[in-house]
Amino acid sequence: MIPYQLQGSPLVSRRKEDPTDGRRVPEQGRDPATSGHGQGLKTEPCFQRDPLLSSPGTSLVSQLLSHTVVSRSLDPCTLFPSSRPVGLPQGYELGAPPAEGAQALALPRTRAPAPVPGAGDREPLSDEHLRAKRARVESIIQGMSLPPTPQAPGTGVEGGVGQDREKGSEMSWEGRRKPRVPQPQRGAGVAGRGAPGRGSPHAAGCQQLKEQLCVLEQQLRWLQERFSQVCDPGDAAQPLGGAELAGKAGDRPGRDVAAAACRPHKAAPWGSSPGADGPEGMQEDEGTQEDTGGLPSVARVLSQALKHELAGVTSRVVDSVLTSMWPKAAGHLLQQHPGPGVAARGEHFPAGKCRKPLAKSSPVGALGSPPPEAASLPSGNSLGPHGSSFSPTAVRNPHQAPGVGYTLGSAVPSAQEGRLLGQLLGYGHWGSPPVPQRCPPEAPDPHWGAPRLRPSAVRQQRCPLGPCSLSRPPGAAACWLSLTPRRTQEALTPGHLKKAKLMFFFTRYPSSALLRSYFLDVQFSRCITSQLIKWFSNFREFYYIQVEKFARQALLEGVADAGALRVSRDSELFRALNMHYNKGNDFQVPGRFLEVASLTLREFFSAVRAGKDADPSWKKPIYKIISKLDSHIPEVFKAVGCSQELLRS
DNA sequence: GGTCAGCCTG
DNA sequence: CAGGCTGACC
Repeated sequence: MIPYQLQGSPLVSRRKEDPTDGRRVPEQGRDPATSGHGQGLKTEPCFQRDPLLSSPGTSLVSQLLSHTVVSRSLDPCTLFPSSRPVGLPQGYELGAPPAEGAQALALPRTRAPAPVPGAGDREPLSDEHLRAKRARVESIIQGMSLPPTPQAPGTGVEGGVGQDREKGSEMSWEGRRKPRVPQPQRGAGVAGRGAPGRGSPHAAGCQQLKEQLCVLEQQLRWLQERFSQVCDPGDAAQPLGGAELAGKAGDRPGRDVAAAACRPHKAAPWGSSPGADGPEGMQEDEGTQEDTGGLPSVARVLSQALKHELAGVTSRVVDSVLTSMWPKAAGHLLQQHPGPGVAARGEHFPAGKCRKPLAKSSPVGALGSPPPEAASLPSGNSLGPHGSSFSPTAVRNPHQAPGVGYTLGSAVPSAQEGRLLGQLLGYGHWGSPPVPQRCPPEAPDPHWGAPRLRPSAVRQQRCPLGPCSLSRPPGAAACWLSLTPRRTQEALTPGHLKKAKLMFFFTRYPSSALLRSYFLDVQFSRCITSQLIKWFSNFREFYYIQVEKFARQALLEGVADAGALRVSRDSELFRALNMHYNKGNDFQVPGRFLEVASLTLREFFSAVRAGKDADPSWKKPIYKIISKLDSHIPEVFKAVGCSQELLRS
């Protein structure tokens, strides 16, 4: 093929005469969330509910009362026939439900709404009466689940119950997400009470969990006994107790959690394991509660209520243990687990590419000057289409000193770790620990901490749209400003550029939302987004110029059938494109891109042949077609550290 | 007016 | 590749 000469090309000869050329073409293919007004900049997707937090957010009272059968079954007067507040013993071993709890129990007397008409009217199941009863029961149960504020030392569990309760009704995942943020102190207080040994963190965590569950079990047992005592056996026969209640209450969310949490304690003397298994478990409860001589229905309700609370507490305990241990666990993961999307790597990256997302990820110390061995590493020799690209044994570059290069020095790995953690936990962008990389305890020396960027890379950091820091949250302003001269986490690096180029093989018109989701190690701002978009705009520009060039060349060569035009890996066009986007040829260009390029080539060919290039906006239809051919970008591109890793190739 | 895509230039 | 510029869109 003879390289097509640009002389005479409309692209060259026609300047500023077709201002509408191609305008807004890709609109249809763009993400509506990002087209215009930068909506994507303001919304942060990727919030995901933490699967580990299975505790339902609704309060047990509302759940209880949501079942009419339950409410009908609960007769506070039966529970407390003496109408006297039932205090709880102060000497409770785990920090007794104190006077506050007793007061809460007394609340029903004053809070009960809708005084029953005709005081003393004990007509069973009258609506007003039932409402009063419901109110009382509600208050009673609330009181039972109130946190014993004067907590006994080391009983963080109750606190957890209280927190759950006070948040439970209105709070969604977000309120409960906080504890998930690693909180060493809290973790030590709640989950670390068992003085974990030097063994594995998991073992220690399990032990702590066991201890916490034992504590909860004791609490539940005690509460069960108290209820057995206060309930009048004479009123035991409630018409709507039993099976109906069981069927309803057993469906509540959280039951499974409670059941799971309590299974190890089936020996509990106060009944079968709370929440024994499935709906039938309620029947089992009924049977065992005969031993207590209490009210089966009331006991069941209480049992369910307590189970629910236990579920919440269990979730929190598990949460605490995991969050307190997770950093190390995540560290292990980093060494043993390639990270998200690794399975997809083999297709496109040769061995050693884009692996080991974070831990030691290094810094862009070698920015712009990749070591010789790194440069020769891929060279397209290992483009095995399905070979495993993740090579844990790959030799690392000894020249890449950890901690050198990225501005924030040692803070970088932890930040990336946090991001991976965020990914693992499904937090998404904002869920990752946000601050450390911006405000490291010890700010590195700006001189050695400054990134070694090529001049072009340095230029990239300039924000054409003004000071990027304007988009900073106010709280971080001071810290942000102090780090501004040496921030690199918020700047795109050559590694990011290379990554973007490779991504271009999959998407020509990425939305800003997509970019955000694939550049997780970048602190996005208006500036960064614009820069990335600009990159892809430049990529497109080059792409279309190349394709048009070869289309015209084919026309000059006398190609008659557009269908005969095909872009293969041997074609000059592919070489040109590959040289631009995949210079090191260390990436297996997806076949889909060849198809897209072929189609683009044919479209240009046909358009030129038809003389459509006389129209100033003759490319517009082509852009429109191509904009719809974006394909999904492999998850591997989301891997943290991928950008840095790509730099080495 | 803000944002973005595309064109053009250096 | 970045920046300026323009037009289109919201």
